Amino acid sequence: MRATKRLLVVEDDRPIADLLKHHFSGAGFTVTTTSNGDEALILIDEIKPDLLILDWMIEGTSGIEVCRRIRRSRSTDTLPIIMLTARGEEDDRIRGLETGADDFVSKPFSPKELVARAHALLRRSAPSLVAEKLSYGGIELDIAAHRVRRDGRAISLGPTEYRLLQHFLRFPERVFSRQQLLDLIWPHNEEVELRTVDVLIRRLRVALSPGEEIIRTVRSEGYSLDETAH
Amino acid sequence: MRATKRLLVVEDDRPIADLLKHHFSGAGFTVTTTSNGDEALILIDEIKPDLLILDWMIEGTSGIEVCRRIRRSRSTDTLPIIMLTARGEEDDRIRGLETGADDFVSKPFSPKELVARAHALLRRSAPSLVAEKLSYGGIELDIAAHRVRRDGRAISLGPTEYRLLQHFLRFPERVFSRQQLLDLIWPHNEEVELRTVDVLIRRLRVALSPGEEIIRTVRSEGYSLDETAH
DNA sequence: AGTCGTTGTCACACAGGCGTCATAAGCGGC
DNA sequence: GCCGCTTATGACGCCTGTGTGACAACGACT
Repeated sequence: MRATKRLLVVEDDRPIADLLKHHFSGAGFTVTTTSNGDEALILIDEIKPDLLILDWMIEGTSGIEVCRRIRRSRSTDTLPIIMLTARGEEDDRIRGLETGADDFVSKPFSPKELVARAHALLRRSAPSLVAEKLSYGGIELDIAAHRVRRDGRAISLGPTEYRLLQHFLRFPERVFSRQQLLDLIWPHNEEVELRTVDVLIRRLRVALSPGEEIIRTVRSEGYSLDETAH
Repeated sequence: MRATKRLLVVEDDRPIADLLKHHFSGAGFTVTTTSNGDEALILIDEIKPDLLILDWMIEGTSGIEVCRRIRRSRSTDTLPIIMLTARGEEDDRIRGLETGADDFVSKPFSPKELVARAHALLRRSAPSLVAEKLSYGGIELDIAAHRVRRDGRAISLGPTEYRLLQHFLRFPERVFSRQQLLDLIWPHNEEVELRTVDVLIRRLRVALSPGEEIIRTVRSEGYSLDETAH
């Protein structure tokens, strides 16, 4: 588990940006800010934030367009997003949520409430940062204790296998390509062979056995965690 | 995969409860309502809802206490919860979110926005319920999970058959020529025989059987997905 | 220095998907 | 019914993608 959560704030109203920075720093976040939509997209790749707070009206690419692009890119389509808007328009809020934002807060807002909403969202989307347990199909992963059980049996995993399993548990039944897994699981995004993923998958499978095969191979696509795998 | 999402509404203001029932039914939810906190806890065990909408002030055990108990019980600690409140108090909202609610909406609220928030929440907590799916004539294709079902039965397809079916599902009842299918389905548009399409169509037919023939042959034109195929 | 566990890579085995063909069956027009 | 053309079917071999075991490099720890 990382000690600190990274937040990217995209907001062109400086006083508000400062206010957010102050409150979220106090809540244990490392905060980066930008006022520009295009810059935001670059920064997301660079600093890989755990959470994004995105104003609706910003310089460059608009907030909603930034949101859409983030959701369209495979490497960022699970990034938690809270949108901010000055307008109280119901249609905007619905459009924002349907575009893929996870929450939508109107200005003026309470900074404390925003922090609380951020926590609530991270509880769901990045349990490893705030919550302590993931489970699926008889597998339990206790993040706080850094321990894995299958049907009550203790399972011993190496660090990489652990990260891989944790990722699968966060998105059960969803198929990930080898490239996606490389990007997501291997932090130092060096030149690691695609096939290396196969080997790690196998090691994870072996570690999780005996028991029903729970990692599904999707030929020419990738792998997924799936109870009905065989 | 269940066809319908189950929602439990805990709300003692009948007009509001009815309003919610109406809008969420329209959005594809099976809605159960109760006005009582204690009854809610029993109902949760019984109907195992996928989502809970919970009023702050209700009869019996209070909303926030219901929320706390839900989070304490192992069987329900991941149940998505949206809280409603008549009071606009910031402290309440923060308390609610910290107690484990996932979202917090003040009355009066927009029913449409609430539905949008429910979807956003389910995207995180139960992706398979709101996953992007293509369906036609009893066939369901879940894109994220890369899985196909026919009348609930799992169907196993090779990559090419999968792409072919996916394409047909995007344009049901529309006829495609062999050449069109070759161009669309075969990524490396090399010299592939037109007749090859026939064979893939057959393989897809076999994979989808038993069941009514659903791929229609249009003599000297091509093929289409059509419920009234025979 | 030595040991252990972990990790990335490789070579090889293997299964399964894929495209092609030959032949049978089907359809429509006469 | 007969003929010509189109489609269905089953078989076959190639080839790509995946599973598997071994191995060497590396770092942590003793």
